Amino acid sequence: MRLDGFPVNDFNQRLKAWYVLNHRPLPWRETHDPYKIWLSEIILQQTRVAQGMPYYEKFLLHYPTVFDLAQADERDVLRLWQGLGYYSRARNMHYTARQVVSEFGGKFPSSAAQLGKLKGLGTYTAAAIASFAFGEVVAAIDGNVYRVLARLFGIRADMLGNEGKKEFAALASELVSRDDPATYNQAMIEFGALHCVPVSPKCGSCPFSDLCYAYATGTQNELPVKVKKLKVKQRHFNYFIIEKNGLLAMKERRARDIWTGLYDFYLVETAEPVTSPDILEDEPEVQHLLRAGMIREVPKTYFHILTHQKLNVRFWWIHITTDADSVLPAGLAFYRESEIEMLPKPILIDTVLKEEGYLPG
DNA sequence: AATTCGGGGAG
DNA sequence: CTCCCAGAATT
Repeated sequence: MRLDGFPVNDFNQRLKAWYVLNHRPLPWRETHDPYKIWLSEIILQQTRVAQGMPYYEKFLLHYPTVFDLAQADERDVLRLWQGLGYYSRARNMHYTARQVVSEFGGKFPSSAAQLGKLKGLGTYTAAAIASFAFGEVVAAIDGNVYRVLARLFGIRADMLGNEGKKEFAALASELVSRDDPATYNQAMIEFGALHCVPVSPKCGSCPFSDLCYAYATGTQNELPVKVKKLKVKQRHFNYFIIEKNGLLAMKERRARDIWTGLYDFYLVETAEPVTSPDILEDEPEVQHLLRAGMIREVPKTYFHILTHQKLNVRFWWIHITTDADSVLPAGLAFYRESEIEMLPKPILIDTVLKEEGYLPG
């Protein structure tokens, strides 16, 4: 066991001392309300504090309690989440709010084991809420903690693999403070976020440099070990913004694809980039619409980067000028500007509507 | 075990 | 440009 000879109590004391002096005063740290802590943890998954903070404030303002969130429409929850990404977090959070209200009378379960059964709560988030809100002695291991542990103890197992996770979990479970697990977890996370950072960690002023494997061996930049196997797909989106009397035709995305639950326009995806709307030859409804109006190409090509995809996106704006009833392709419906403002949209769609002057910037 | 889910900021 | 962020669900 790697902990043989490691001064656990001494480490915990130093960690706490560092935390008291250096931690950021974040709002979700000043409460034991599991709802607020849960909200913050979902928002902060794969998200920097600076980016998540305004969303945390917004959500608490609109939905002060789990009952308010449970009563909301998913669409409105997604609209508030707009721009934060990983939208399944918002959909799962909404689902879980309803479950907490209907099954638990609005009270969150108090153990990590029970919390982990809720949608959107994995091992980390369940442990975090259990320790922060209920004081359970359980280690919460996020990306920051993986990094701190890997360097401190020289763990070379892949932190993203199953084997590695078990090793980190076993170690952390012996390290977590029995007296104050909440502060221990907050401190480990904060230490990773502020001090033991991915690039150029501040080893010169580190309170644990005498205990640290990476510092002793000069392997700070090799740890933690992350096996990255990321293949990025190139996709070509051709959007047709169908406008009639100031209304735009939009559609909710419900495929197993990016942006589930958000609204976009009539979309034709192609394997290669296209420079003219001739791709619509096989789309009878759109051909009909085209004959009933004028088409204008939005001059810009948009490049939208996601984690696993690079989107090459073009827009064509179709103005329907005839009075005849326009038959839209399946799923599309016309919305007026005030409605579109309130629909959850991918940041790309929102950007285009603002750049084109349809929505106020 | 591998893949897929966003968007933004730092260097 | 690359890396990665208070990860989780799905297959």
